[in-house]
Amino acid sequence: MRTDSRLSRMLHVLLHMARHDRPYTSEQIAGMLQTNAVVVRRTMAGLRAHGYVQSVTGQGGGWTIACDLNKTTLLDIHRAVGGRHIFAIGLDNDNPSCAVERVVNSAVADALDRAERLLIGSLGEITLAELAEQFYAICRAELKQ
Amino acid sequence: MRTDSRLSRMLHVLLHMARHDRPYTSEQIAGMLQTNAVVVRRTMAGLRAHGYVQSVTGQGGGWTIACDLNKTTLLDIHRAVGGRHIFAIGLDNDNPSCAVERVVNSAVADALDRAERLLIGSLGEITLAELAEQFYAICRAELKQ
DNA sequence: AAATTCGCAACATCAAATGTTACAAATCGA
DNA sequence: TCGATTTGTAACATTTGATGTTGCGAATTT
Repeated sequence: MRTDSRLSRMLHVLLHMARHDRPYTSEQIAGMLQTNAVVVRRTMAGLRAHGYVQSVTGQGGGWTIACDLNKTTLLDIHRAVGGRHIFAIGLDNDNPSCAVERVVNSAVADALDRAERLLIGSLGEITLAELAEQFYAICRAELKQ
Repeated sequence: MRTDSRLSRMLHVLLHMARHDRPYTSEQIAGMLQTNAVVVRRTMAGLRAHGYVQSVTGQGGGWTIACDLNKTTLLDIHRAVGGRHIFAIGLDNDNPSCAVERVVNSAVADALDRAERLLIGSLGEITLAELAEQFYAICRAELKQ
């Protein structure tokens, strides 16, 4: 399949929403992401189901952020968008009858598991607030020039 | 796309070849992997290009292992099969004009890079000889029962 | 009532691995 | 040399899950 960019996309949107006091429509968000409003609704439905954003229908409606930036991590967003596959690499057969294959699977799965735990750990340590602060730091640096 | 199982498959084949003094035909290997002989030839062509295996055409031909098990790591095989994408997850846009998106990309890419380095490091530390030894250890344990 | 906006189903597209078919080329044995 | 075996390779089909698209109903505001 294509590479799953839902995490990056949603983080991008959430940081914009954090600096905006009115709702963004799906069309506006689709413009930010250079995609389609239906893709936005579909992906953000996962965030809404976990309470990270809210949506309102009708005129003047749209999407607003609904979570504490200090308590929401990149891992929370990753899980909310439903990303199942982290790796493009995998085992050939999860329950091999061949003992050679079981040894191979065990070694490869072990390496993959360690990398996955590191990635999950990294994502779990970064909050939306920290990303927002990085953005403000860049803005302040550019103002000084 | 589907998950890339070329590394696991080739490791499986290499360990079988290491215990076999005659060539395996692509058909025999396809039988081990429950796939098609053309898939086998295509994938193993990468290993051959790096000198890890040899192939001989014609009657009595087939594939033989041609590397030092003690010097060949899982990383060598991973690279030989041409696996480019390690992650199913990625950035939405590699060169964003939006400063918010650049902050997001930097954080996500950083987490992915660290996990990738750990995985590459793990694969580079395991030799084919070590996998073969794990297999023999299992065989010895089963004989004792 | 009209315009706006989300919700959602249904289907199309994309990308890369995997699967399949067909045939040429090389090698071995009789 | 002939025939069987086996690899080499091109061309095309299939699979899988994210992404893209169209259409229309439902909710909300004015």
